[in-house]
Amino acid sequence: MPELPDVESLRHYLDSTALHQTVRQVEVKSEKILSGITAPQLQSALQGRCLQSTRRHGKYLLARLNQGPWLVLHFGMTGRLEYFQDRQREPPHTRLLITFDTGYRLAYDCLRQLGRVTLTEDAEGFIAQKGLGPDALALDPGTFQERLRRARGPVKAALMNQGLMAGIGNIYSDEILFQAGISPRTRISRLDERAMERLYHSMREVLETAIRCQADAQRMPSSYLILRRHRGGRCPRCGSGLSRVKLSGRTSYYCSECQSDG
DNA sequence: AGTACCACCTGACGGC
DNA sequence: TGCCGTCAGGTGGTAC
Repeated sequence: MPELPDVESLRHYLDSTALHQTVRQVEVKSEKILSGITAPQLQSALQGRCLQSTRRHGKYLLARLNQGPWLVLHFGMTGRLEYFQDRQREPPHTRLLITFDTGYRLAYDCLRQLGRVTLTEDAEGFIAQKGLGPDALALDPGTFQERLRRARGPVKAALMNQGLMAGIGNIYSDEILFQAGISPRTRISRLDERAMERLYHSMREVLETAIRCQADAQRMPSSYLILRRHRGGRCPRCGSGLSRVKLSGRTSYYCSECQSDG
Protein backbone atom coordinates (compact mmCIF):
# COMPACT_ATOMS: atom_id res chain seq x y z
CA MET A 1 0.00 0.00 0.00
CA PRO A 2 2.90 2.44 0.28
CA GLU A 3 1.78 5.68 -1.33
CA LEU A 4 3.27 9.13 -0.80
CA PRO A 5 2.51 9.47 2.95
CA ASP A 6 3.65 5.92 3.69
CA VAL A 7 6.91 6.40 1.81
CA GLU A 8 7.48 9.74 3.52
CA SER A 9 7.11 7.94 6.87
CA LEU A 10 9.55 5.27 5.75
CA ARG A 11 11.96 8.03 4.79
CA HIS A 12 11.76 9.60 8.25
CA TYR A 13 12.23 6.17 9.75
CA LEU A 14 15.36 5.55 7.69
CA ASP A 15 16.66 9.05 8.49
CA SER A 16 16.26 8.52 12.21
CA THR A 17 17.87 5.08 12.26
CA ALA A 18 20.17 3.97 9.47
CA LEU A 19 22.17 7.00 8.30
CA HIS A 20 25.95 7.49 8.73
CA GLN A 21 26.87 3.90 9.50
CA THR A 22 29.28 1.92 7.37
CA VAL A 23 27.74 -1.04 5.57
CA ARG A 24 29.50 -4.23 6.56
CA GLN A 25 27.37 -6.83 4.82
CA VAL A 26 24.60 -7.00 2.22
CA GLU A 27 22.39 -10.08 1.89
CA VAL A 28 20.07 -10.34 -1.11
CA LYS A 29 17.54 -12.96 -0.07
CA SER A 30 15.41 -12.68 -3.20
CA GLU A 31 16.76 -11.59 -6.56
CA LYS A 32 13.22 -10.92 -7.75
CA ILE A 33 13.17 -7.55 -6.10
CA LEU A 34 16.29 -6.35 -7.92
CA SER A 35 15.65 -4.27 -11.00
CA GLY A 36 18.37 -3.95 -13.62
CA ILE A 37 21.18 -4.86 -11.22
CA THR A 38 22.70 -8.07 -9.91
CA ALA A 39 23.24 -8.96 -6.28
CA PRO A 40 27.04 -8.56 -6.59
CA GLN A 41 26.60 -5.10 -8.12
CA LEU A 42 24.37 -4.04 -5.22
CA GLN A 43 26.82 -5.50 -2.73
CA SER A 44 29.85 -3.75 -4.15
CA ALA A 45 27.98 -0.43 -4.34
CA LEU A 46 26.93 -0.60 -0.68
CA GLN A 47 29.86 -2.35 0.95
CA GLY A 48 32.01 0.03 2.97
CA ARG A 49 29.80 3.04 2.29
CA CYS A 50 27.24 4.95 4.38
CA LEU A 51 23.73 6.09 3.59
CA GLN A 52 24.18 9.82 3.99
CA SER A 53 20.88 11.43 3.03
CA THR A 54 17.49 10.61 1.59
CA ARG A 55 14.90 12.06 -0.71
CA ARG A 56 11.50 10.97 -1.84
CA HIS A 57 9.79 11.38 -5.18
CA GLY A 58 6.23 10.10 -5.33
CA LYS A 59 6.34 6.52 -4.09
CA TYR A 60 10.11 6.18 -4.52
CA LEU A 61 12.62 6.52 -1.71
CA LEU A 62 16.19 7.31 -2.69
CA ALA A 63 19.14 7.10 -0.31
CA ARG A 64 22.46 8.67 -1.27
CA LEU A 65 25.60 6.65 -0.66
CA ASN A 66 28.68 8.67 0.20
CA GLN A 67 31.02 8.77 -2.80
CA GLY A 68 28.61 6.54 -4.65
CA PRO A 69 25.27 6.14 -6.38
CA TRP A 70 21.75 6.37 -4.96
CA LEU A 71 20.05 3.32 -3.55
CA VAL A 72 16.50 3.38 -4.94
CA LEU A 73 13.67 1.69 -3.03
CA HIS A 74 10.15 1.12 -4.27
CA PHE A 75 7.76 -0.68 -1.95
CA GLY A 76 5.11 -2.15 -4.23
CA MET A 77 2.14 -2.95 -2.09
CA THR A 78 3.62 -4.70 0.87
CA GLY A 79 7.11 -3.28 1.24
CA ARG A 80 8.44 -1.84 4.51
CA LEU A 81 11.65 -1.20 6.40
CA GLU A 82 12.73 -2.54 9.78
CA TYR A 83 15.78 -1.43 11.74
CA PHE A 84 16.87 -3.79 14.49
CA GLN A 85 19.78 -5.42 16.26
CA ASP A 86 18.78 -8.96 17.21
CA ARG A 87 18.52 -11.53 14.42
CA GLN A 88 15.36 -12.69 16.20
CA ARG A 89 13.66 -9.50 15.12
CA GLU A 90 14.34 -9.99 11.42
CA PRO A 91 11.02 -9.60 9.57
CA PRO A 92 9.58 -12.77 8.01
CA HIS A 93 9.71 -11.59 4.39
CA THR A 94 13.09 -9.89 4.38
CA ARG A 95 14.33 -9.66 0.78
CA LEU A 96 17.34 -7.44 1.40
CA LEU A 97 19.30 -7.23 4.63
CA ILE A 98 21.95 -4.59 5.24
CA THR A 99 24.22 -5.01 8.26
CA PHE A 100 26.13 -1.99 9.55
CA ASP A 101 29.43 -1.92 11.43
CA THR A 102 27.44 -0.82 14.50
CA GLY A 103 25.86 -4.27 14.57
CA TYR A 104 22.45 -2.88 13.64
CA ARG A 105 20.60 -4.06 10.56
CA LEU A 106 18.16 -2.59 8.08
CA ALA A 107 15.73 -5.02 6.46
CA TYR A 108 13.75 -4.39 3.29
CA ASP A 109 10.74 -6.63 3.85
CA CYS A 110 8.25 -7.25 1.03
CA LEU A 111 5.74 -10.04 1.28
CA ARG A 112 4.38 -9.99 -2.27
CA GLN A 113 7.66 -9.00 -3.88
CA LEU A 114 6.03 -6.34 -6.00
CA GLY A 115 8.55 -3.79 -4.75
CA ARG A 116 11.87 -3.09 -6.47
CA VAL A 117 15.39 -2.12 -5.44
CA THR A 118 17.92 -0.59 -7.79
CA LEU A 119 20.82 1.85 -8.06
CA THR A 120 21.18 5.09 -9.98
CA GLU A 121 24.00 7.57 -10.42
CA ASP A 122 21.56 10.38 -11.10
CA ALA A 123 18.36 10.82 -9.08
CA GLU A 124 16.82 13.35 -11.47
CA GLY A 125 17.68 11.15 -14.42
CA PHE A 126 16.07 8.15 -12.75
CA ILE A 127 12.85 10.10 -12.13
CA ALA A 128 12.79 11.31 -15.74
CA GLN A 129 13.53 7.87 -17.12
CA LYS A 130 10.63 6.43 -15.10
CA GLY A 131 8.40 9.10 -16.65
CA LEU A 132 7.27 10.42 -13.28
CA GLY A 133 5.54 13.77 -13.03
CA PRO A 134 6.32 16.23 -10.23
CA ASP A 135 5.83 15.04 -6.68
CA ALA A 136 2.20 15.68 -5.69
CA LEU A 137 3.24 17.85 -2.73
CA ALA A 138 5.49 20.01 -4.89
CA LEU A 139 2.63 21.23 -7.08
CA ASP A 140 1.15 24.71 -6.91
CA PRO A 141 -2.57 25.09 -7.70
CA GLY A 142 -1.97 26.23 -11.27
CA THR A 143 0.38 23.40 -12.18
CA PHE A 144 -1.93 20.90 -10.49
CA GLN A 145 -4.83 21.99 -12.66
CA GLU A 146 -2.76 22.23 -15.82
CA ARG A 147 -1.41 18.71 -15.40
CA LEU A 148 -4.76 17.15 -14.46
CA ARG A 149 -6.35 18.70 -17.53
CA ARG A 150 -3.93 16.78 -19.73
CA ALA A 151 -5.99 13.70 -18.92
CA ARG A 152 -9.41 12.96 -20.30
CA GLY A 153 -10.91 10.10 -18.35
CA PRO A 154 -12.31 9.89 -14.81
CA VAL A 155 -10.65 12.16 -12.25
CA LYS A 156 -9.62 9.20 -10.11
CA ALA A 157 -7.51 7.71 -12.92
CA ALA A 158 -5.83 11.07 -13.44
CA LEU A 159 -4.95 11.47 -9.75
CA MET A 160 -3.35 8.03 -9.79
CA ASN A 161 -1.46 8.63 -13.04
CA GLN A 162 2.17 8.83 -11.92
CA GLY A 163 3.16 10.58 -15.12
CA LEU A 164 0.89 13.52 -14.32
CA MET A 165 1.85 13.73 -10.66
CA ALA A 166 3.70 11.25 -8.51
CA GLY A 167 2.68 9.71 -5.21
CA ILE A 168 -1.09 9.17 -5.16
CA GLY A 169 -2.47 5.61 -5.31
CA ASN A 170 -5.79 3.90 -4.79
CA ILE A 171 -6.30 4.58 -1.09
CA TYR A 172 -5.42 8.26 -1.05
CA SER A 173 -7.16 9.10 -4.31
CA ASP A 174 -10.38 7.80 -2.74
CA GLU A 175 -9.72 9.90 0.36
CA ILE A 176 -8.92 13.07 -1.59
CA LEU A 177 -12.06 12.73 -3.71
CA PHE A 178 -14.18 12.04 -0.64
CA GLN A 179 -12.87 15.12 1.16
CA ALA A 180 -13.41 17.22 -1.97
CA GLY A 181 -16.97 15.92 -2.41
CA ILE A 182 -16.26 14.77 -5.96
CA SER A 183 -17.23 11.38 -7.35
CA PRO A 184 -14.30 9.29 -8.60
CA ARG A 185 -16.10 8.73 -11.91
CA THR A 186 -16.38 12.44 -12.70
CA ARG A 187 -14.70 13.28 -16.01
CA ILE A 188 -11.85 15.77 -15.79
CA SER A 189 -13.60 17.89 -18.42
CA ARG A 190 -16.58 18.35 -16.10
CA LEU A 191 -14.54 19.85 -13.27
CA ASP A 192 -14.92 23.60 -13.16
CA GLU A 193 -12.44 26.04 -11.64
CA ARG A 194 -14.00 25.81 -8.18
CA ALA A 195 -13.99 22.02 -8.18
CA MET A 196 -10.32 22.05 -9.20
CA GLU A 197 -9.48 24.38 -6.33
CA ARG A 198 -11.37 22.15 -3.90
CA LEU A 199 -9.55 19.12 -5.24
CA TYR A 200 -6.16 20.77 -4.88
CA HIS A 201 -6.95 21.85 -1.35
CA SER A 202 -8.12 18.34 -0.41
CA MET A 203 -5.04 16.78 -1.95
CA ARG A 204 -2.69 18.89 0.17
CA GLU A 205 -4.82 18.51 3.27
CA VAL A 206 -5.13 14.73 2.98
CA LEU A 207 -1.47 14.08 2.15
CA GLU A 208 -0.18 16.42 4.85
CA THR A 209 -2.57 15.04 7.47
CA ALA A 210 -1.61 11.47 6.60
CA ILE A 211 2.08 12.33 6.92
CA ARG A 212 1.44 13.94 10.33
CA CYS A 213 -0.31 10.68 11.33
CA GLN A 214 2.72 8.72 10.06
CA ALA A 215 0.41 7.13 7.49
CA ASP A 216 -1.30 5.24 10.30
CA ALA A 217 -5.01 5.09 9.47
CA GLN A 218 -5.92 4.62 13.13
CA ARG A 219 -4.54 8.07 13.93
CA MET A 220 -6.33 9.88 11.14
CA PRO A 221 -9.41 12.06 11.73
CA SER A 222 -12.70 10.20 12.19
CA SER A 223 -14.05 12.26 9.28
CA TYR A 224 -11.75 10.29 6.98
CA LEU A 225 -12.90 7.55 4.66
CA ILE A 226 -9.79 5.40 5.01
CA LEU A 227 -10.98 3.08 7.79
CA ARG A 228 -14.35 2.55 6.11
CA ARG A 229 -13.08 1.49 2.71
CA HIS A 230 -14.51 -2.02 2.88
CA ARG A 231 -17.67 -3.89 1.97
CA GLY A 232 -20.48 -2.69 4.20
CA GLY A 233 -18.56 0.46 5.15
CA ARG A 234 -20.58 3.61 5.89
CA CYS A 235 -19.95 7.23 5.05
CA PRO A 236 -18.37 9.04 8.04
CA ARG A 237 -20.29 12.19 7.09
CA CYS A 238 -23.86 11.03 6.36
CA GLY A 239 -23.87 7.40 7.44
CA SER A 240 -25.16 5.96 4.19
CA GLY A 241 -23.65 2.81 2.73
CA LEU A 242 -20.60 3.38 0.57
CA SER A 243 -20.63 2.56 -3.13
CA ARG A 244 -18.03 0.16 -4.45
CA VAL A 245 -17.03 0.29 -8.10
CA LYS A 246 -14.16 -0.88 -10.29
CA LEU A 247 -12.46 2.03 -11.97
CA SER A 248 -9.41 1.61 -14.17
CA GLY A 249 -8.89 -1.79 -12.61
CA ARG A 250 -8.98 -0.54 -9.01
CA THR A 251 -11.68 -0.86 -6.41
CA SER A 252 -13.02 2.56 -5.49
CA TYR A 253 -15.15 3.37 -2.47
CA TYR A 254 -17.18 6.56 -2.35
CA CYS A 255 -20.37 8.05 -0.96
CA SER A 256 -22.95 8.71 -3.66
CA GLU A 257 -24.73 11.15 -1.33
CA CYS A 258 -21.72 13.29 -0.45
CA GLN A 259 -19.74 13.05 -3.67
CA SER A 260 -21.27 14.60 -6.76
CA ASP A 261 -20.56 14.00 -10.42
CA GLY A 262 -19.83 17.65 -11.04
C1' DA B 1 -5.25 9.06 -25.79
C1' DG B 2 -8.47 6.17 -23.65
C1' DT B 3 -10.05 1.35 -21.91
C1' DA B 4 -9.71 -3.29 -20.78
C1' DC B 5 -7.28 -6.92 -19.74
C1' DC B 6 -3.14 -9.73 -18.13
C1' DA B 7 1.05 -10.73 -15.34
C1' DC B 8 3.82 -10.42 -11.38
C1' DC B 9 3.38 -12.10 -6.27
C1' DT B 10 1.52 -14.04 -1.59
C1' DG B 11 -1.80 -14.78 1.93
C1' DA B 12 -6.47 -14.28 3.72
C1' DC B 13 -11.01 -15.66 3.25
C1' DG B 14 -15.46 -17.68 1.83
C1' DG B 15 -17.80 -21.57 -0.29
C1' DC B 16 -18.47 -26.31 -0.84
C1' DT C 1 -9.67 -31.38 5.63
C1' DG C 2 -8.53 -29.28 1.54
C1' DC C 3 -9.28 -27.40 -2.83
C1' DC C 4 -10.93 -23.48 -5.57
C1' DG C 5 -11.81 -18.86 -6.85
C1' DT C 6 -11.45 -14.14 -5.56
C1' DC C 7 -9.43 -10.24 -3.69
C1' DA C 8 -5.87 -6.92 -2.21
C1' DG C 9 -3.00 -3.02 -5.60
C1' DG C 10 1.62 -0.76 -7.79
C1' DT C 11 3.66 -1.18 -12.04
C1' DG C 12 4.27 -2.43 -16.70
C1' DG C 13 2.92 -4.84 -20.69
C1' DT C 14 -0.48 -5.98 -24.51
C1' DA C 15 -4.38 -5.29 -27.78
C1' DC C 16 -8.15 -2.56 -29.48
